[in-house]
Amino acid sequence: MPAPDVPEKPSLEGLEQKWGERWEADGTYRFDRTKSRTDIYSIDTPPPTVSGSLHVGHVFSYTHTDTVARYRRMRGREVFYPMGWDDNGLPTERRVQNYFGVRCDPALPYIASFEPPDKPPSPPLAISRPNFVELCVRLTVEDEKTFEELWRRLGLSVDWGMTYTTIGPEAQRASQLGFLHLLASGQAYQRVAPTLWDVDFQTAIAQAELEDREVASAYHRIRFGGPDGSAIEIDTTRPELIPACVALVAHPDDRRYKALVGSTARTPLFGVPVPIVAHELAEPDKGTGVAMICTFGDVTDVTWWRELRLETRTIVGRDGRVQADPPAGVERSPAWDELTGKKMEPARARIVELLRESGDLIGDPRPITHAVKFFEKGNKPLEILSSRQWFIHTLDHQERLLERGAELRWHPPYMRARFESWVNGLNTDWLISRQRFFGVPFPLWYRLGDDGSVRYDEPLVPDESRLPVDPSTDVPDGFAAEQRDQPGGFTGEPDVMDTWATSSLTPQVAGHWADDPDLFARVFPMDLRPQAHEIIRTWLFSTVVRSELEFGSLPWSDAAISGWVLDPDRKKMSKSKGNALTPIGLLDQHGADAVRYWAASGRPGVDTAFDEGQMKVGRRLAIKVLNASKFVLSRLGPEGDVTAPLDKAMLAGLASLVDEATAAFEGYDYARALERAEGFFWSFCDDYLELVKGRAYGGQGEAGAASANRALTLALSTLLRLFAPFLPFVTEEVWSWWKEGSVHRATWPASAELRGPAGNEAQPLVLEVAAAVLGEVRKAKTVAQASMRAEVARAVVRDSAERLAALAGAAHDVRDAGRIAELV
RNA sequence: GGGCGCUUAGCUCAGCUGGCAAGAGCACAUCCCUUACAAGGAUGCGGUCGGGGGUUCGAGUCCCUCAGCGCCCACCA
Repeated sequence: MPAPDVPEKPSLEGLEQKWGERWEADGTYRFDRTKSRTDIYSIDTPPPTVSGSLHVGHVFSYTHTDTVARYRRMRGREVFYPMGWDDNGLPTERRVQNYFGVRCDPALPYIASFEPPDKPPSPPLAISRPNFVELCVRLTVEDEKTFEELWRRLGLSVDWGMTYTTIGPEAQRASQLGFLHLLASGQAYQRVAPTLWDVDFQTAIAQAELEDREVASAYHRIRFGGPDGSAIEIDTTRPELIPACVALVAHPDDRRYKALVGSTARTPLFGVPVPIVAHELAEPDKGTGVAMICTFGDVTDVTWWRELRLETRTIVGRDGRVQADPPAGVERSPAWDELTGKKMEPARARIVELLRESGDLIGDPRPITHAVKFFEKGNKPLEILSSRQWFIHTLDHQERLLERGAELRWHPPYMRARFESWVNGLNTDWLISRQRFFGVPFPLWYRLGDDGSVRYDEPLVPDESRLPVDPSTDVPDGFAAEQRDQPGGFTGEPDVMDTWATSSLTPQVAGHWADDPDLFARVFPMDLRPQAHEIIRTWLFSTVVRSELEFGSLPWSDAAISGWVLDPDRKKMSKSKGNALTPIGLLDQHGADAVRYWAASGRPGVDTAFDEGQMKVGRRLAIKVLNASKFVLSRLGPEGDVTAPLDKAMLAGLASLVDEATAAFEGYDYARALERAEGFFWSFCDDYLELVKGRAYGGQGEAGAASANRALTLALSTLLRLFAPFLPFVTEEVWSWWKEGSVHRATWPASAELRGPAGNEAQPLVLEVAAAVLGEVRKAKTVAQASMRAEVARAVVRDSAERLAALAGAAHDVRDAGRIAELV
């Protein structure tokens, strides 16, 4: 072995750049695709949303995954660890609209030479979908560069040659191919049905994107006209929907209203006759016990409408305003004219005035706070509108999905409950179509009848070899471009798939399912899905659904769920809250290894407080690694057999540590592995290094020094490898002083390497007692306010016979370390 | 309303199958320039393990119950 090349004054400065460049040049983390599935460990990386910005939470969870990737790599697996960018979807769309001053009109033709104006025009310029998508790509490419720089800086061991995006051609191909398969197997279907609708984004919303928010509202007691001139009072929070009312409902057992069921009431202001019906879902305790059923005030209305076969009286348009014409059954009237064109809030305010004037409002509105459904990215309460949408069957598969959830190994295990409560709570199939632009288009056209009507029941699909296609510009087989939107011709499906319809295919996209079956077979089903807990119902669930329907298997064997980063007030840290610090600033200040140390100390699934103090501790640890390594390597003499009882004891303890850290990593508990390694390392430095120092320098002859040197290099080699997944920069630096190759491609330590030299007779007690005695000597010196170098004439140890016997094996080491002349 | 998790020193957290006379780091105090390390080292102060019951020779660890915090889910009149 060549003499170690140890710097005079080791430092952390510059290590990140130095090793970042070297790893790139050497291809240290490059994936070797010639390996077979059993030798590969594949990770389904979460693609971060590039139109946002990376915050501390990202650094936290991506570090977790990276420690696991590095561990598996050292265990000899070829790690498939690509990075993806989620550039698909609404956040990018909104940014592009503002940035370039454009809006998308899917009806417009593609212009190949299109360039956006220098300044964003007002009003925005309408452009075709392909042109719009080009602008999205142009903008996100810049974001992706910034993200990559940060990830490299943090030391993620990603293969940067395998990056994918969720809007790129491969993602489009996989999404469209997957959809065509579902269409062929009957798992995808379209239907005109009431769905939750965001009036700002003007798109349908899936159950998984809902969020309840507490909002201020009010009960309004309204008088309906009953039979024979009587009055029926109801409570409603949405009086503006009175013209959409199709029935009143009471519970069948409610004696107060039993007699009324089957008769007819009359709506106030509009005088529309509506039946009084009975249904189990009507709650006698709520309001007056009679509810107004509208088209559609809430999801219960939809249930009543469906089960009681009520009429449809739509009054709310896709833009969230009261539509121009009254629905069938409602006469145009002054009251209607007052409401038409208004958004919901003003319409409500106005109708309350009208009801007050007509005397149909009983008392004043009573303010309440109640939960209302919102699109998680939206600002207005969702409406329920009927529209044509595409769905994927999920309700039919609940049992099977629950089985898959049980089959998946969750880390931590209790996260499975979230998956199960979500699957059990499903109430609609998965709605995948969105009336948006920046997404993967459905690979569909429809035949037009001779009258120009769209034949939705006759979708035209492309041959799989044509994918990806954009039906707004591409033409279905057997048609000519001129036949677009002409009677007897065809029209393109205007909708795009929801972002989750693509994100649910990240294993297929990253693994090149649609264009590289050989690669895909080597990486799928994958080993690990790392992700955050709040997207179990979306990303994890939808990925399981797609894998089940396409392959009949789980997409991965293990799911590692990261917690959140909490600020000191215990709130989730995020950009929107304005309390997140920039990751680059933290890396500049503390260094990547230190930031990683903090991140890796957060256990799987546990929300963790943001703590710069921990980063300082991490930095101290990295510096300690440099200095302790310098000590071990700088005056390294000849190595020999491990004979000293103290050395054997240390190696035995280290062997146990290796077993423990390995077991922790096998259970995805990187935090435990780090904590144990760190604990061992500090006592190794404080006690063992001090005790062995004199002997290593030759104080007890050549054999003693040779034993010490052997033990020291074994320990250092082992500790560096144990720390490598957490502190990749400093461990690589030290490794390079005396070893060939990268520590990150070195073999994960095995306890057998240490148990051999330690021998069967190793007694951990030797180190324990020696350290305890040394500690007592230090205490005496501290109390005496003496230097640690002060000479001790005589030290007397009183302890059990067993411990005294153990001490005897290291008596000389203890005397040297404590500068004790006589040890009794 | 249902479910899951958390509650251990001032702060951030370990404590896995019950044996702990309760641990670590930070902070704090005192001391020490010691040839691996002053962006350091040594030593120390600090806790009736959220409350109340129970099981056990023994409970921070298991069971019941209550409380607080957080999250997930749930048909919003």
